[in-house]
Amino acid sequence: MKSGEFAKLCDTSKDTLIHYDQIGLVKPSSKKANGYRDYTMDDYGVFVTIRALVDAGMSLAEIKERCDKDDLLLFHNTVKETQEAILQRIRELERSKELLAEIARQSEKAVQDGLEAEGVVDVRVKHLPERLLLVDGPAQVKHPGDSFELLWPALGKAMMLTKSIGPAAQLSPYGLTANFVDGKPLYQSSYLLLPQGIEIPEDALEEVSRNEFKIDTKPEGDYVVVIFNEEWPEVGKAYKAARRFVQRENLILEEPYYETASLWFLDHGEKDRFRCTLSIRIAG
Amino acid sequence: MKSGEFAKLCDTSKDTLIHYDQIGLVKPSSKKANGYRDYTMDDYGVFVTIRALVDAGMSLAEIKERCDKDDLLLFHNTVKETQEAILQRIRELERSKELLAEIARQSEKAVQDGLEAEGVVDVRVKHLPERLLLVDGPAQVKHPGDSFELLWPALGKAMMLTKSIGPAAQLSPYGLTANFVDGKPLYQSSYLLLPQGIEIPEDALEEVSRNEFKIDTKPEGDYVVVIFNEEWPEVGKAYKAARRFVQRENLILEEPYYETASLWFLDHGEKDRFRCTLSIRIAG
DNA sequence: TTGCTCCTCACGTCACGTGAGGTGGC
DNA sequence: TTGCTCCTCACGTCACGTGAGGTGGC
Repeated sequence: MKSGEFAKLCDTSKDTLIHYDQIGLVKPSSKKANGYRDYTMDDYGVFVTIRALVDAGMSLAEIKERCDKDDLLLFHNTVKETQEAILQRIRELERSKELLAEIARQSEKAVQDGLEAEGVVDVRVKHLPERLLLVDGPAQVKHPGDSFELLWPALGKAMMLTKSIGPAAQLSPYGLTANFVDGKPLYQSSYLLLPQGIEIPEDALEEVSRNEFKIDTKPEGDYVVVIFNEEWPEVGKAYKAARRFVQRENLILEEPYYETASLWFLDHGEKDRFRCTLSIRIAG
Repeated sequence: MKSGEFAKLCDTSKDTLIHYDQIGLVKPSSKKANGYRDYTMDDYGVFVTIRALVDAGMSLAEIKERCDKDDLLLFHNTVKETQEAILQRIRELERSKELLAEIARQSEKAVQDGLEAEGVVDVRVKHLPERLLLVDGPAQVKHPGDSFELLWPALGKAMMLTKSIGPAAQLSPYGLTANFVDGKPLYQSSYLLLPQGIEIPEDALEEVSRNEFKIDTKPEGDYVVVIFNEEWPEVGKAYKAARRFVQRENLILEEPYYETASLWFLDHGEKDRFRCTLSIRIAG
């Protein structure tokens, strides 16, 4: 079988086959008189085997080392070890899959919210489901525009905790709860908004309390929701927009305000951007 | 958070972080006065996102291209496409996992059979389960040592068919059925010995008959089994060993003999080696 | 002759890894 | 001072990919 044909059978490129030939990993069983590589069934078995080992993360040199020696026991042990490695890799990919699903959910929401626009993008009443919050002690910042650096240590610890909670949790948006005092927001605590419907494993719960964090609940209910996209120090506008809306509609609010950063992992490099969703529960 | 600490959180190396910084993919949010990189929660979200895209097979340049632009829709579409790619990759790895399991089974068997020894390694009676064979027409070789090249075209077709049967089937050992005529084996047909307990999907069955192959059964029962490891032309010794055993034990045999290559994908480069298992059914 | 596939050599590239030589914090 | 981690720069490496220039088969 010629190299092109064989490459198709193997779902690979001719270049790869030539490379494997050059380093002596898969040599075609014979060469034709004109110098063409002539691959056979045997070569296919070798190729398929090597690919499985490559998928398990083994280097070509190592594969050559371990399979060329005609040492059956070494080969057998190699295969045994490798199976575990491939399972590990599958688990990693499944984490990535869940991560991407969560990113897709968040970016879809951002697109729908119209977060490309600037300023106070939207104000409306929305029914929101119950959400779990991973909460630190009192917030280290008090007002919009305060040095954000004060928040990092707590959030840094929090992000370690999300690793044990689950893949999607690693992308939990962070936020601050606030009361409205003297005409402006006064922050109370910082939190990570865990993915909707997540179940927290037992060992993660233990880690949370060991690190002196706690899990709070943002209750289900009707909320006034403000979509905001501007610099952080200006976020007071969102609070004011919420209050104007409330007065017009004659609603009664139940503090705190939840100020949650949206798609924060995309805002990198755009320091003058702060996408967030402000939500506050309507009483009764 | 310093680079080493951050690298551990990200399950990666400091080198990788430095590389990502250099190409501008993940820049630490700030640098300390002494030049140390200072990573934050934001950077973690970016890193985690990028890793998921890398896992999906995207190049770093492409990721930079698609995520740096602050184009929410482009980003959202990227994530959507990527999810499919990651599922594809998981399916590939699952194929590789099954392949490795099959290799492990075969090499374990070879180790147990003592296939490292040379010549006629073992002769004994064994109860063998039913096995399916993927069979071509009449064998293109008649006697041990005949030009094996005549077999490749049929086996080449057969190996394409195994792709649709399943991952483990791709490693099916090939073999020949034989009768014993004039004191030596006479080959009848060539086959692939499909993995034990495999179910052949409907569409694979169609492909098999479209290509004028067929599925035969090697019946369950007691077999005289000879383990052989020498050059192919010498395989007649295995047949004779089987017949001697049979005469001594006063058994009656039911042809054909099944001469099945063992771990053929390891014999590459060792042309004077032919590991095989000869089995013939005991009548009654 | 055309269109296709094959070959070898040499160099490019992508995603890092690996020193070399030097600095910062307890 | 010791042991640790951090920095930049430059070069190495692994697994291919990409031409360049030429050949083989219908």
